[in-house]
Amino acid sequence: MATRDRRHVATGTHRRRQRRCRHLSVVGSVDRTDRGVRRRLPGQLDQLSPPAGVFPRSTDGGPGCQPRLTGPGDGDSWRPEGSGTGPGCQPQLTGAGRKISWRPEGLGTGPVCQSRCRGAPTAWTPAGSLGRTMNAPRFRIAPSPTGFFHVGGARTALYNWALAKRLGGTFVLRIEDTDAERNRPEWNQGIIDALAWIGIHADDPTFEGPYFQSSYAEQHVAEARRLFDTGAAYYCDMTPDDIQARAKAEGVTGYGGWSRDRGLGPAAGRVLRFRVPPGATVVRDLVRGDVTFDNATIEDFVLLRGNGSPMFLLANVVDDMSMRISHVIRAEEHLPNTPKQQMLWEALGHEPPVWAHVPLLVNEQRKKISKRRDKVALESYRDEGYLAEAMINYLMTLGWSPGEQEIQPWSAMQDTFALEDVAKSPAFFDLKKLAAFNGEYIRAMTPEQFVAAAEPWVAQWREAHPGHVWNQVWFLAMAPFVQQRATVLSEAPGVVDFLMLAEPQFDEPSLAKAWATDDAAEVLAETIAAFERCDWTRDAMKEAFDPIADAHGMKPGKAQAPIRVAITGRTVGPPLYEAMELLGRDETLRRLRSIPGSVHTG
RNA sequence: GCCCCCAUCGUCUAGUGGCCUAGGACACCACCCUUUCAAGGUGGCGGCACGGGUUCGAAUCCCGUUGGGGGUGCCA
Repeated sequence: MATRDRRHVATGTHRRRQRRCRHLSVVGSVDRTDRGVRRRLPGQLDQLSPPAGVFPRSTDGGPGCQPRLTGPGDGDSWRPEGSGTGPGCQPQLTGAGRKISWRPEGLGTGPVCQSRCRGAPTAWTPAGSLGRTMNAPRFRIAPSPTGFFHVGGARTALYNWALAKRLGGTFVLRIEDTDAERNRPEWNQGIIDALAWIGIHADDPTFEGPYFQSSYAEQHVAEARRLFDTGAAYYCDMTPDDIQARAKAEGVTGYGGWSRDRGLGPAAGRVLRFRVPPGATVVRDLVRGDVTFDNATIEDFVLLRGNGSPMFLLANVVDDMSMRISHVIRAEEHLPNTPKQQMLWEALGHEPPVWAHVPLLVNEQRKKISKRRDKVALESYRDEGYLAEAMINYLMTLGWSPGEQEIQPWSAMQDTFALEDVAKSPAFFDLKKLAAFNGEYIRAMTPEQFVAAAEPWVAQWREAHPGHVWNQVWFLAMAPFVQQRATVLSEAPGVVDFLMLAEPQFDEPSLAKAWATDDAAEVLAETIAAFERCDWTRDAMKEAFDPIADAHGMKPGKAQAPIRVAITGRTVGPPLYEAMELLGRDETLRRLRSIPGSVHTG
């Protein structure tokens, strides 16, 4: 039986690979190259040839250029577990959370092939690509500095990172800062910091960059010239207004290749357009299979603006080429651009990269999440107290399934992530599920880890409450209770701050509830009397209180209301006797005696 | 308008022609536990968009319909 099962699994995996290959029509080369990459994996990572050299690491530039990553600076303080670094650095897992029960050492012990080879993306075919075949795969992300890091971009980064790490490849960060309106140097550091938060560290050997697209404008223009020289591109003097007017006059839409054969040379105000060749362009996509575009439906797009500056499409392709990017993994919104880029690669004499377009992240309206409508800044989640590990884990599951157990450490996901397994349909970015993941991770921390992780928010509390002393020993003692109640770290101080405040903060609804029963005053008085003489332990307090509740014909929980409000100011909170134990008999009795009356009871 | 992509519980997904009476997770509901609230436990609700094929057999393959999304800039 067992034997049969095992064989079954093996066959299943095999069949899946075959199917993918057939589907993508890259049968032979996939496996061969694939295996080659894998074989190189163990030992030779350090022998990877350095990048072309045309793109020296930008250390010269403005304030944003220097990655500031390693020191114990503020960037580090965001790592919840404090000492840990990098992906795979997980909470201790000794906590009570049942879902997080992996054995750290047990990872990766499975058959190497099964997890490894599935994920190996198609690499270069041996023929005709200038020795690039011999190199390990090179991935990249190309965010533009917008002042925040988009969660969708974070997921894309994670997918790229997982593959780069596992395949012994390189992860290139190129900041596309060519739009003058969206280019503030200080935003570049934000990108570095955001990536570091999700475990993608600029000082990791797998990481390369950041490069800045704006530094390579000359090269973009030079490549455009080449295109013009070979006839693959031509100049055009039509303005957008001209195009519109012409289209209207002739009852057509779009530009329509008006200047194609006019033999115009470069001049101020003239744009350089790519001459889209006849035929069809097949984009070979690892997620979507072959996507065919009829070139007749693609306009001759602009390469160089009237002022001579390069457009995105051109810059993007030239940079990817120069940086020898082998795999372009990005969001699906770029799929319609891809045939144009592929034509550019070919016109420039290079074999296009492997494409993979991952599904969009959408909101409840099923539209792609955007800054305008949705909370998309990774930083905002960090600031609210989502744990990096939880965010990483959740992001990975959007469009991909890590298997039976969806709560998984990064190291496991890194080992099994495969583009072939990425879903094609858009994924809803579900805050509730993110919160659930976060809760799991919070509960999996040791109290010490939790207290350390919550420090930034405790510090905020201190600032907001001058004159009050935050008792860290008490916080640690209460930590397990807080961990069960907080879904984000920012909520943590509020769970126990009644202990730290000189007076609880009462609110009227709570007071009303405290006095809601006829017996409230009596219960309170009897409790005070009992607490004056009982041992000051949680068990003793419980023993003292339960009979009082019983005598009044109430369940302890209900009878407790005035006590709880007197101590905490609220009707909900962590276990009471434990809190009172810390508070001490004197302060507890003081609070019990000084609970305000309610307007409802007079 | 044109081009492209997508379609399994409310949501994220498993599923690769028979192991499917469609599995898991989040959410929701009920109950248990209980010192409030949580956490935890047990159970429940709930889905293959529709119509045609192909096949002994279809969630799975093909075609169409419908629905959703993305792209269509001298933005990136």
